[in-house]
Amino acid sequence: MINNETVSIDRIIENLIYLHPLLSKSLTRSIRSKTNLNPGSLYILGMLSKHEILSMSEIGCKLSMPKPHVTGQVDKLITEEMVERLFDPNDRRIVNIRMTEKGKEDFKAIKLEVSQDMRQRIEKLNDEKLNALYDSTQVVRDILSDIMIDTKMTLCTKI
Amino acid sequence: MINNETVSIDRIIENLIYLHPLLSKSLTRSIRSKTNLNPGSLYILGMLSKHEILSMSEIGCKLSMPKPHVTGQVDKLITEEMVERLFDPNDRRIVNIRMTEKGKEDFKAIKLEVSQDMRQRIEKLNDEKLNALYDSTQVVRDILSDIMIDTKMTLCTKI
DNA sequence: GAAATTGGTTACAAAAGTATAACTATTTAT
DNA sequence: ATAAATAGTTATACTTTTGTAACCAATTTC
Repeated sequence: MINNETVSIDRIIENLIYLHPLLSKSLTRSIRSKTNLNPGSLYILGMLSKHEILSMSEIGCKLSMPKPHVTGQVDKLITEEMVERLFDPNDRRIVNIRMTEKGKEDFKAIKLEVSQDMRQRIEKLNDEKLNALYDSTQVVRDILSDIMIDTKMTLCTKI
Repeated sequence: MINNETVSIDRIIENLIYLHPLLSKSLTRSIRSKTNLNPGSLYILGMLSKHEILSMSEIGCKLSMPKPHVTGQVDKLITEEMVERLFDPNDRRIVNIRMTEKGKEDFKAIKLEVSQDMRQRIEKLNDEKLNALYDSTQVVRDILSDIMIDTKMTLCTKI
């Protein structure tokens, strides 16, 4: 399908660069208008809903947030009772974060709220395009989440 | 492949929500560190490289930027001589924006700079995954750019 | 031709994210 | 046991983006 690797990588990157503001448009704006959370704390919830438990540093690492920002966002989520701190008995420096049941429910509702505009647009797609979008977003997500996230914490210590 | 539409739409949206900070991570950070442009003005260049000529309002509409912000970002791009204003003879209120030759060259170089980290990660993929990512980003881009952008300007007058 | 609308700019305030340094508490290394 | 490194918080300054309102010039409407 592709005969020149460099060209295809350029194109992939161009696609991703183009995609980014498109997502921002739909998501960030409605997060702002429809919730009392910052986009940043929503991303933290997204990560937590995938990884169950993450330390403060891991959150900052995976989302590329500066540590002080993570602290602030998590504080907000805690006052909303959407996440809780778990102190690690093995290493008492580490603060692990986990979603509460309330957090999970709220997050589900928020996702529905936030994506309403996008949902309405996606719903208008015909089955063929819907399936294509489903498959493709899955592939992009899987591959990108694999290569973009530094699982080795050593790479993230500076953040 | 999918038998329940609602479920698949949920999943699509979840994928997109998850994808967003992943792209931010790689792109926004390096835009900041490697260029003297804001992410916002880079997105404007991205739109211009696809649409050739756009009015100020159209830019704000497609990127969901408030009009005053568009003015500021375009001003920056003009002082960098990367875009130029074209006054519309048919409607002298309209200010059309187009990339200069310098802008096109610079943008190409900036994209290369900005995506270096991402490029290195993508390069490590095997051919199969590379092809999958190529195809999928293309599909996501095509479909999303189709449904997310309000071509009817009437929907954007308030921005 | 007067009134309303539209495209764009200016000015200003507020929100969100980023960057840095200093600091505490804990753990690891020597 | 002391020194160095790590996890996290606090404080602060800064950049980027968002949101409003007021305004001008050009166009459209009636």
